[in-house]
Formats: sequence, structure tokens, C-alpha cells
Amino acid sequence: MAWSGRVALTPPTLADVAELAGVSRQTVSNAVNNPELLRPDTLARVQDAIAELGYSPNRAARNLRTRASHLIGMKFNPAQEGTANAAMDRFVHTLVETTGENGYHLLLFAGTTEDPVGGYDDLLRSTAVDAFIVTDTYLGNPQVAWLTDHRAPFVAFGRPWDNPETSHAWVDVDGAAGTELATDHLLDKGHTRIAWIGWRKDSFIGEDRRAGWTRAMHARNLPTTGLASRVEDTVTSGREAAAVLLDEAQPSAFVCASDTLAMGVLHTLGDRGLAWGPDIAVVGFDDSQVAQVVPGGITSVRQPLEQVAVEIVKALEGLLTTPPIAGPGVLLAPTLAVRGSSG
Amino acid sequence: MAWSGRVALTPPTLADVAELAGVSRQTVSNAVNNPELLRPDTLARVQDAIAELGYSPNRAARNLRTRASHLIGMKFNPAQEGTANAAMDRFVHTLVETTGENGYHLLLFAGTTEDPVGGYDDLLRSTAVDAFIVTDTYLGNPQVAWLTDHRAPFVAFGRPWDNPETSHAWVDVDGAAGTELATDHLLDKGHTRIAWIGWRKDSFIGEDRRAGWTRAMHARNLPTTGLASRVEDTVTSGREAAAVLLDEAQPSAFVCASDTLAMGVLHTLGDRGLAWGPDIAVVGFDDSQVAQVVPGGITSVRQPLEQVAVEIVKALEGLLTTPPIAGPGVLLAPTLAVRGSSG
DNA sequence: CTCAGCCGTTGGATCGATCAAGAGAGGGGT
DNA sequence: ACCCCTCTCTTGATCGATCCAACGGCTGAG
Repeated sequence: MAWSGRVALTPPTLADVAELAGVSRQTVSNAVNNPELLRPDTLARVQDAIAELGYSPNRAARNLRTRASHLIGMKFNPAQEGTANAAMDRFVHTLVETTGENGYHLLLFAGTTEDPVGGYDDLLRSTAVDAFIVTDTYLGNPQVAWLTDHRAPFVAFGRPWDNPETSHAWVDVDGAAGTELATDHLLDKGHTRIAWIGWRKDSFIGEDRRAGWTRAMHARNLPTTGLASRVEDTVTSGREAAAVLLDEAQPSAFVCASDTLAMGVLHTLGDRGLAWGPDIAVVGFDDSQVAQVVPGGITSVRQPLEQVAVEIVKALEGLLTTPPIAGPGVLLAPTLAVRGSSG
Repeated sequence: MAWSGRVALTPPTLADVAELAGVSRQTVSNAVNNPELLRPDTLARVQDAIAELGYSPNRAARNLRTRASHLIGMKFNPAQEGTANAAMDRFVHTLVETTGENGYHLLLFAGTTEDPVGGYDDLLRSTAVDAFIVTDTYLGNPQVAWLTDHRAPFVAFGRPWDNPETSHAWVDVDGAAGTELATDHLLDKGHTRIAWIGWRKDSFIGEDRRAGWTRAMHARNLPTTGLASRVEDTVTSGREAAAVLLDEAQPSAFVCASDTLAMGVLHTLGDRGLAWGPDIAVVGFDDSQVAQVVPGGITSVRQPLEQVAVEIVKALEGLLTTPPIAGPGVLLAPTLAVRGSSG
């Protein structure tokens, strides 16, 4: 910090430290990167000089020489307005913390809809980032294939649904295990007619979550036919689906693919003067802020996003060491946050 | 992109382009940075070569030479669990987009509680970022003073409450105008006993928002005494404050400093079998996802976060040009998102 | 006393772009 | 014909850290 008080605004360089400590540049470099190569007294002298000048290696110079930026690129996808899905926040926070602990920083960039790989291409070609984290691995997303083609190191949050043979690193949450947890919770409470409100059939994630519900129901020999609905992920869709199901199938509980849909169910219950919890149980997915603050609270499946972030950084570390260690995918188990909406 | 198909994984350099185009390195550099210096036919020839090789300037090398990283650092502060405040998401998204359009990228870093300026210090000393965006400008935050001391360019989201004489660039939202808008909206609906639930007195932001409520009330010669409460920003605090106010002051409407507090009011109304909207009106602040999806919806003051982001980037551009153009602060007006909770 | 062996240290070259200065061609004025 | 100026492009040096090969001093064996 000493230098900041000076008039000149140029930070000290390695050469400045070397001069002050009475050693050569390489010795200072070793003191920073390979301290074990120095005699203890020399090391101490250099470290004193570093502290006195407030020296910190110039990133650009280091990046240029080592051909690594120590930056991880991630496309920032905002949550949609009018939904309850703001999981990104919790995830990004842990990601920032974890990458920071490992000497990396997170670089955010935006994507345009007409050119989904544009941002990736620029950053890769200008060697601005060492690797990417890909978060939107929905069906038909060309990014994973593009990155693989261009030999860009990356870790995906999400399984390679469409092609299980692809060998890239990934971390995901077992959605089916989550909904199974939710359904079992309701079954244990005595419910037998448990309805499902999920997403359209072309969503792999949606079908995965739905599978957890059917698995739990069938494990207790309970029927699922007529009890399921597949809609868009909006509050109004959830509301309408709940109304139809209540009329036609008389369920006593709902398991939903998202908190947004669960919120829709609450709307319908409110319309009909039914209390969520005592009258009809509802479970959502994502443990969003909405689930946490709504009167009574919504029981919801909570993804271990902190753990996901840690695993992603671990996988990145593996990829960026030489030679790259490509571990298999990692599948993490969610938990259930129980609140008033399930009794 | 051509190079990516090759065996060697090294991207083409400026020298490669120069050789292919039959010109010198400097000419290629000019073609990229100062095209007007070249004869049209030479420019075209160089651009063809650039396209053929898929050349993109190496960031590290450019950064080293120009002493600029084209990165903007921002500490990522996650929303608290159990609150409704997830404004960060919308803000960050526009920020990423806007910085990207201006040739910058956003670098996120984490802060530790015991060393609030640690992250800033590292990035600044290693010349990893050109400037900072500071978002948590609450009272007693040492970052602004520290950055000023160290002559680090930065723009703050938030006014310099504690010291109006400081001359750094800032962008803020006129919170008082927002609550005044909210209060006027309720007054126009015929309410006269409008209560305020806000934050503790040491919060400048909270006092600012409160001032909008008093201003609107006094403008119509309505009393405010006994109608205000100052609590922590949690749902339970809002709930308790609403209960006390209902018992002691019989308000017909509430204006709250946050959606979290508004949500607390809804809890109390639910407890007492009162309908929000028809019986008691409620207005929140932030237009969070919670306000948007709760049954009926919560009327809420919406901060123009997209506009804030744009203004911040504009201010950054001014700071980073030579000589720095330090414009005055920018104060933006919020809007009111009207929903069921206010009628 | 000499020499191999080892450790810590040294100067020089390097990464890839930009800055600074200069060279060569062409044009107009005197 | 001469000079000077402008326009266009080229050459060498530079940013700051790291890699590389070699060098000096010390120890211990012969």
C-alpha cells in the first residue's frame, strides 16, 4: 500500500522489489511463486521488500507470459420477471467465493439471442478467460457442442441430457430425488391423492423431476393417472392447472416442478377459500425467496447450490491442471425445506 | 475461427496476420485500432487476413502495453435468505450487457467481513481492473473513503450520505420520490390514515424513503404522528409492527420501506382474516419477485435498475477517458407498479 | 590442493501487442 | 530542379513477469 501515497500512480514492479531487497528479478519471482527455492534469510528479506512497497505482480504481464488469465467466464442469465426463480443469486455468490479462494475470478458476459456463442467466441479467441462455466444446458443449446469443438475447457451445471456419451465435466442436482423426497414427505403425512404440476414434455429437467413423483407414488402402489399436468412455467399456468386438477381429480396435495407453479396453486386455493397446509398441501421446487416469505411458507425442494458451486470449481481445477484430469459428472442430492404449506 | 481446427492450440498473433497480408505488425494494429490511418485497399487486405485466420488481439498483451484491463470490478453481495430483496439480479444483468457494449467486462469478487477492502486492494494493486462499481454504500462503509484515498476510479450506486462534499461519481434512485408516489397513490384512493413501516433511524436510505411518506402526508395536512414504525428488515419485524400499528393507530393503509416488510404486513392481515387490497391497502418497495407473484400482487415502488446500470457505465466511461470527466451525481426517479394490494 | 556436484542466483530472451520515431513515395509551391 | 510537407507504412523499443541456460560460491571426495 505504500506506493499509493506517492505522486506517481504506477505500482511497483518486480524490478523495484529486487533493487530494494538487493537481489535479482528472478529471485523475487521465486519468492512469490516458489518460496522453497530460496534460503530462509533471503526469502525474508525479499518478503520485507514486497511488504514495504506493497508489491503485487502485474496481472497482465503474468498472463501474457504464462498464457493463462486466471479468469473463468460465465454467461449471466437473469431470472424472468414474474416468476419465483432467482436461484442464480445464491449460486453465483458461492461461485465467486470459491473461485476467489482458488486464485480465480469470475468474468460475467452477456449473450445475444441471435448469436448464442458470440460471447464465448470473443473471450476464447482473445484468450481472456481460461475456462467457462455453462449454466443453461437446456435441450438444443449449441454452446456445449461448440465449446467441445473448440477445445475450450468448461464445466456444465446440468447433465448432458441429449447425449449421455459426451465426456465433458458436469455437475448437477438430482431433481428426481428431490421430488421423490417431496412426495414421500406428503405420503408420510397421510396424503394418497398427490397431483403433479410440471413443465412441458420436451423439458428434460421437467421430466426428471416428474419421474421422482411417479417413482414415489408407484413405490406405494398409488395411481398417478389423471393426477398430472404439464404447463408453462408461469404463475397463471400453475393456477389454471391447479383449478382443473381440483375439479377433475380431487387431489389433497400438489407437488410442483417449481415455486412459480406452487405459487399458482396457492392462487387457486385462495380463490376457493381453501387454506394451504391444513386443507390442501403444496410443495414447490427451488426454495426461492417467495417460498420463504409467503404467509405460512411453502415447503420446497432446496438445491445444494453452494455445493454445486464448490464441485464446479473443483472440476475446473482438474481441467486446468496439466495434464487435464477429467473426472466424471457429479450428481448431488437436494434437501427438503419444510414449511406451512405441507401441513 | 479457422485456427481452432488446427492441431496447434495457439491462436494467431498479430504477426501471423501481418505476414499473411504482406504488411507489418503495426499496420495490422492500426487496422484494428485506427482504421482511418490506412489506405482503403490495404485496410481491406488486412481485414481479409484477420477474417481468414480468425484473429482476435491477445488481451493480456494489449493490457500490458496499454495499462488497462478493460475489466470493471464489482463485489457481489448476495441477497439475504428469508427476505424479498433480490434486486441485484436485474441490476447485474443490465450492467453486464451495458459494459459489454462498451468493450468492458464485469469481474466479480467476494469480500470477507473482517477485511472489507481486501478484495479491492488485491485487484487494484495487481492492475487487474480499471475501475470499480460499489453497491453497498451504507453508513460507515469504509470502501468509498479507501478507494478515494487510493485514487481508484469508481462509481457508486448510492449517494454519499455521510459526506455530501465528497466528489466521487455516483448514481442513485430517489427513494423519497418513490414513497411519495406510493403515498399519493393511496391518498388518491381515499385513504387518510396511512402508516409507515421502515428501517432503523441510522439507515440513511430508510430515512430518505420515510421522508417521501411524510412529505406526501403533510402536503395534504394529514398527521403522521403515531403512524410510523422503525424496525429490522425482516418479515417477522414487519408482521409485528403491522400488528401494533393496527391496534394502536387503526390505519387503512401501509407504506413500507421494502417488500420484505410489506410481506410481513400481509402475514398480519392474513392472521386477522383481513383481505389485502379491499380491507387494508399495502405498498412495498423494490418490485421484487415476491411482490409480483403473491396472490393479488403487491403494489410496489420499482427502481429503474436498468437505467441505473446504464448511467453507471456512462459515468465509468467518463472516468476512464483522459482527462477524466467527473460528472455530478445522477438521481433517477422510480415508478410505481400497481397491483392488487392497493385496491 | 583440485575438481565434481549442488544450490542459489544471474542476465538475457520471451510472451504479443502498442508506442515512438523514422523512411519512402508522391504532390505542390517557388 | 529544389525543398518541404503530407500520407502511408515500417522498424526498433517497450510494458512486467516468467522461462531458460549458465554462472558463482560452497562443500566434500579424491
